[in-house]
Amino acid sequence: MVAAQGGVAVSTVSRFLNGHYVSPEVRARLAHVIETLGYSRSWTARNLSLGRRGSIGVVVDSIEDPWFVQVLLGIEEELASRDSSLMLASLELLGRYDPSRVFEWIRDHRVDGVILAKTQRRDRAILHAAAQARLPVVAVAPDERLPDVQVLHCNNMEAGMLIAEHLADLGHVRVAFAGGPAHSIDSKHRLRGVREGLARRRLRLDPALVFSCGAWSLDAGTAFAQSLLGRPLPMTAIVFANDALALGFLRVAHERGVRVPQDVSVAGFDGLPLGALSWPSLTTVAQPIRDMGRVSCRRLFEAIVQPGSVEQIQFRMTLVPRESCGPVPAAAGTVLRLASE
Amino acid sequence: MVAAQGGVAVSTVSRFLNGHYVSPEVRARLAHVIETLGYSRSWTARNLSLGRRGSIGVVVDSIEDPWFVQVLLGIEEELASRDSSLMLASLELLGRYDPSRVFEWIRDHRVDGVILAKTQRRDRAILHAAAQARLPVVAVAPDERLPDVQVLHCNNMEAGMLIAEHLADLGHVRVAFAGGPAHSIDSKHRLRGVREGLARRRLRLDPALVFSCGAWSLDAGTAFAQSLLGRPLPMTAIVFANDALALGFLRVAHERGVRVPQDVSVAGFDGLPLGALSWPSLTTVAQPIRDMGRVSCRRLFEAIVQPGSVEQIQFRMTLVPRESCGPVPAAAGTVLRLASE
DNA sequence: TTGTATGCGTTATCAG
DNA sequence: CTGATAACGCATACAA
Repeated sequence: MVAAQGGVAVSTVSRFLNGHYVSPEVRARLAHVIETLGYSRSWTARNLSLGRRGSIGVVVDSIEDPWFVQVLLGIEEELASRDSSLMLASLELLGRYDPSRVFEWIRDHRVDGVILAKTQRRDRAILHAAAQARLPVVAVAPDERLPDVQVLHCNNMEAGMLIAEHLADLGHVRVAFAGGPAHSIDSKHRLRGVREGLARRRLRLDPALVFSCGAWSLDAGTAFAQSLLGRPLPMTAIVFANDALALGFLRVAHERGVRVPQDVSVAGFDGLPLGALSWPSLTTVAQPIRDMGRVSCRRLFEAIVQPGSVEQIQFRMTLVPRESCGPVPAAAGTVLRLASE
Repeated sequence: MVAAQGGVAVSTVSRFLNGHYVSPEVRARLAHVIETLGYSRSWTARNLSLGRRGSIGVVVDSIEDPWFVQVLLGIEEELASRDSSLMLASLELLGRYDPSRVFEWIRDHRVDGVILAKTQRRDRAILHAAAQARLPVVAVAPDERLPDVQVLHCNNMEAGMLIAEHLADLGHVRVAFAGGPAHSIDSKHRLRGVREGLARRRLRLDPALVFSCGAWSLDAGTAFAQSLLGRPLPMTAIVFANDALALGFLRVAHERGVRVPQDVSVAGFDGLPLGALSWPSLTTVAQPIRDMGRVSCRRLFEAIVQPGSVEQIQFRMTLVPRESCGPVPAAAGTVLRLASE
């Protein structure tokens, strides 16, 4: 260590750097020497010695999805107060799924821990590899059951109920649900919540009004809209399994001259910032995504320090009423209202 | 090295791992031992020995800005084929500017090089620190002059001309320009381009139609729109200094019942994917953002291997005509047309 | 309080 | 072709 030329031993310098005790005079001298030499200690060597990597890995599907951006933001905030860096890896890069980079991280012990956002079935191999390498993992909003892993998720059932009750209170009786991927648990839970919420208002979710978009993407929403908006609408409100789908629907509605919410009310889930910017702005049930990012990071560090502590943390979603949901259209509304009474 | 228990020396194992020559029999044996022991070499130690960090730093203003997301995507693509990781740092995290993390990177030699996206004046200290630490830097689309630094930028002048000519060809005569931050060079160049483009079509950019939004953000666009849309519009087309501003304007236009492009045509710059999703979809002059990300990464590695090679790379922007620009409204168009002839 | 010695896991340089 | 051995730059027991 170059700074040892300040007249003392390496270990003393090390102690100085780490805030351990050194005599005031030596401290002053070292401070001066370090300043003069423009010295800075090696992050790499330090980590090697400490037996850690000094960075955590964050795995997302695609950073193009605003949902992941929010998670990332939360993680970065939490990381700001910690002596560790953020390594990023996208699973979907050039249109196809490629987890190889993550496997490299795990194999080479390149990170101290991993945060997995929105894990799906296809990511099982990653989970497996991490477990085998005894690498701490925390999963944020996984769309599947995950025992043996630290998990943060939202109460999607409750969220479904919130939006259903909101729509019912606006007078809607014929409410539709447009789901995400067929196998998605989140989508199922949200649907169940909607059904339950309507039931609480003594309304029934007509099975004929339960659709599927087959995916979570905005494109899937537009495709669904195109198939639906040709004929007269059999519903006065439609709940999409997430915001992206709803936004896709809005896009097509504009093209076709279908007015939202006058002709049909539209709602989503997630609470993406984008929803506040669309026209009309999107009514949604928001996840505290950023908080989840923050907490996931905090939990990961706890797991790194003390492995083995697995717990499930649940977050609540909150209704965010905006412009895309309005009172049921007078005509249809009245008729149906009477019919259901 | 544990695998040395396979009967050979440490150095042999190292050679094996790095693909250097080892006898076939030893190779087979080692492969077996490594498999059995579940061995994997330490990334940290490797980097320590090689005298490198094994990761590059990417500095963005905020990952919430879709522009940075595209750059990041490009970088990630390029990185996929390289043995290095991506460290991310946002300059604006909780509403305020905080470059401390980047300074840590530089001070602690935590990265092999840095990619700076959209550098501004306020980032000068970062540039300075990096230069002093002899850390390779490449700047992507900096909004200022940057000698002595590897720079990638777009021809904003030409871009302005492209959109101006497009609008002129649609019959627009009274074209307005709404700029970004007052000190922005990019904004100035785009304005100049628009002026020049109109001139080529024998049209004049009325100084009274040159506005400023004061910032690059979507919010600035909405604020500007609110101040403008109260009275009759003095223009038939308006060019915003970037897509975000234009999208903010569209939002307010919807609220006020101003039809785009029937009442006024709207255009932006950058080519954010978001622009294709809005209603109406946004006509814009697109930067090859993703390519720029890719190239910036490639150049950074070249600079790491062989420092000192500074060059300026220029990219061309391309016109992307979409729905937000249409022919000039019949009435106004005819009158003004005649008037200008 | 400070110095000494050892280890962290690799790579690179030499001999053999 | 392969085996020792010296770095790499730091942390930490232990000794002084």
